[in-house]
Amino acid sequence: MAANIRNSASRAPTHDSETRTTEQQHESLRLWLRMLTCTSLIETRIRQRLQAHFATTLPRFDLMAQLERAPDGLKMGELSRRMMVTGGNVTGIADLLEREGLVTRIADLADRRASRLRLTRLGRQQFQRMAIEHEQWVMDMFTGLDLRARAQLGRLLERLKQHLLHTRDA
Amino acid sequence: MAANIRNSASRAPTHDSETRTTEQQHESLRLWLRMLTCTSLIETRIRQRLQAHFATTLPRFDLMAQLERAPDGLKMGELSRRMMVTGGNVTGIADLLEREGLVTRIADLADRRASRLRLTRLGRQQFQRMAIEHEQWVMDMFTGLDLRARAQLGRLLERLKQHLLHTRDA
DNA sequence: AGCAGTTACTTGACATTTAAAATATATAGC
DNA sequence: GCTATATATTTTAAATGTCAAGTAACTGCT
Repeated sequence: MAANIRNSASRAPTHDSETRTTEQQHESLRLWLRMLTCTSLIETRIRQRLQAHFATTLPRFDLMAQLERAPDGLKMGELSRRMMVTGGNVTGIADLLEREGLVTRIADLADRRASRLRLTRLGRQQFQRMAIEHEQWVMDMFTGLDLRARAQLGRLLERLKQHLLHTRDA
Repeated sequence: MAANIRNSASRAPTHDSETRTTEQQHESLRLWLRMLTCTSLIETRIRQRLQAHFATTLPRFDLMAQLERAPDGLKMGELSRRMMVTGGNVTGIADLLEREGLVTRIADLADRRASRLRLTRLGRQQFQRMAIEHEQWVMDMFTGLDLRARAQLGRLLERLKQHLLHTRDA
């Protein structure tokens, strides 16, 4: 890759000449791995507890959580985008939840290709029970950081997220 | 759940009486979702690029990355722990990479139950090529944060990681 | 030495996920 | 209206992942 200086002029606006590229790389790589470790640890625990306490899985919980905030339901594509997984995956999870009576597919009035997914009454009830415990778990896992540290972490992650969203995917 | 005060006396040492539990919950939940979003965005991009540029996958890359830093190879269990996946999974990925000639299994001298996995010459070559681009990708994705912000994020994540590692999994 | 319990790895069954092909419907341009 | 192209979803195949059971070898105790 070895970016040409002319082409990379728009980047690295603050600390240009001094910084060794390889150091930046290793630093960023360490940062990334640390973030991945934290995420994996938290995710694994949530997964295990959802299984142990409610005999369900994280993707199912996630899908229901998305629906819970959308009274009119969501189209499959919208769900796929929000859950950041492929469409085929959403289809599979939705099938399962539908068979268990927790969600229903509703024909979209405006677009006959699309179907909307909505929580059933049972689904809403079941989700409520899970959501309460789930929030407690998450809260406990973040008590390692005090209020100030959490606020700071939140700001940094928001900045990172915005950068990622506004950067091409190439 | 509704923790009894007597039982939870060891937790929340800093900010006890004033803080509303529900606010903490929502705050932590937002933080967690934000972190998950960042991780997913980065992971998805790396995955897609590994596929497009090198016709390989993240787990394969990850396994090879672990081995690259261990000239004497690693035992399967050690790999499993470092990659944070189950043993059976490591066996599968190792089988695949072995069939492609990128890694070899070597009998462990000290323990005849164990086998060590090591990169072959081809594997080392192939990994080197990938690693260079990979680091560049990661670096680019973190340029949204300046050096100071990255250092701060690193410290916060390290604290969080330590808390998670030193907390029981119940 | 010999036995019990533990540890290292593999195997097999099954669930989840992705990428890509297939299907059905919309939309735009003519 | 027709046709080409794009979009929404489902389907399929391969890879990845978990869990539990099986095999082999190590460790410690008597």
